[in-house]
Amino acid sequence: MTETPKQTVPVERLRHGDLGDDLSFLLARANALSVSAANTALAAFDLKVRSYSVLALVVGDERPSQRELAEFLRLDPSQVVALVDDLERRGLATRLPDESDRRAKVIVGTTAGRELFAVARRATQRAELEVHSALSAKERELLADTLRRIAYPR
Amino acid sequence: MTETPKQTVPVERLRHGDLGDDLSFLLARANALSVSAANTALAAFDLKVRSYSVLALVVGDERPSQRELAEFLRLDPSQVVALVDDLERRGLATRLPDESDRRAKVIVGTTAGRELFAVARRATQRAELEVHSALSAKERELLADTLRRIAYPR
DNA sequence: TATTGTTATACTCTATAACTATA
DNA sequence: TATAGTTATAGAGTATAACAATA
Repeated sequence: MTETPKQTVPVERLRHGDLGDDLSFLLARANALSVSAANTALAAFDLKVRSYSVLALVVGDERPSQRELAEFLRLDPSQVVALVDDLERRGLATRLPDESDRRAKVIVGTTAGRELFAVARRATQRAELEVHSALSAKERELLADTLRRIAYPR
Repeated sequence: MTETPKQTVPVERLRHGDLGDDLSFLLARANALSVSAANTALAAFDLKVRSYSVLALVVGDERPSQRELAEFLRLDPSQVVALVDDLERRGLATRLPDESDRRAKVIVGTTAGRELFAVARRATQRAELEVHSALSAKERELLADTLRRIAYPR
């Protein structure tokens, strides 16, 4: 195997049409490429974008509850249970009782969790850079600003 | 019900961190919002983004084969079978034999398919505009150009 | 031998409802 | 009554392997 042909004929043939130029479709396709690159990079750490995202939110000092994780990641609370279960089983995060609300549990990353996140983060950022390699640093910055306005509507 | 609060507390609290500013995450979140808006709009026509995408590619005059559809949409050929089955069952598309390759089948939209696509397209474009309402026409144009470079790498 | 479409199957993801303990 | 977390379950989406017909 010498060079993997990233772009083959059908894509060229079909991309010019109602769909291929649609903003939502471009968003979806760019995201699909980005997600599969990230998942490939994360596989080495037994993580996926989902579990990596939870880990990322949990190793900071925001100390989110499961409900907050669910809302931010647009997941059902029951899905977050499974994700946190997994991280907890692997010693990467812990459930702590919320002092002010005894129903709620605050999720915090362990030292092992922080360490794994650090290396996983470097790997995903490398993969991400690859996916966005067609863009300059300035263009990436601008793209992030634009996407932020869509991702966090008021 | 007067005004649905689109943005609640946890999102504000968590969006400033390693994850919330990550380009890939912003892409994923923007796409999630876009997809769910599109699916809501398409539900009225018994379509989803998947089936709508196939329909869109099939009502033009590119006459793609199933393999081409699979490759362009980044789906497994077996998934395309199910999608085309559904469109065919509903009289929106037909499988025609490819003259030059008797293994392949060319998928073409029927008149009903073209008509449904036309109205569904208006609905999705309305929904899309809603999602991207924070952006000006010029910004949307620029965003499309940028995403195209990620979505169709060379 | 390789490829197109197909079938079957298993696995993951997602959505929903119901339950408990707290508020 | 409502909310946080949990459990169970069913449905949708995804990935894989194997097959027939054709190249």
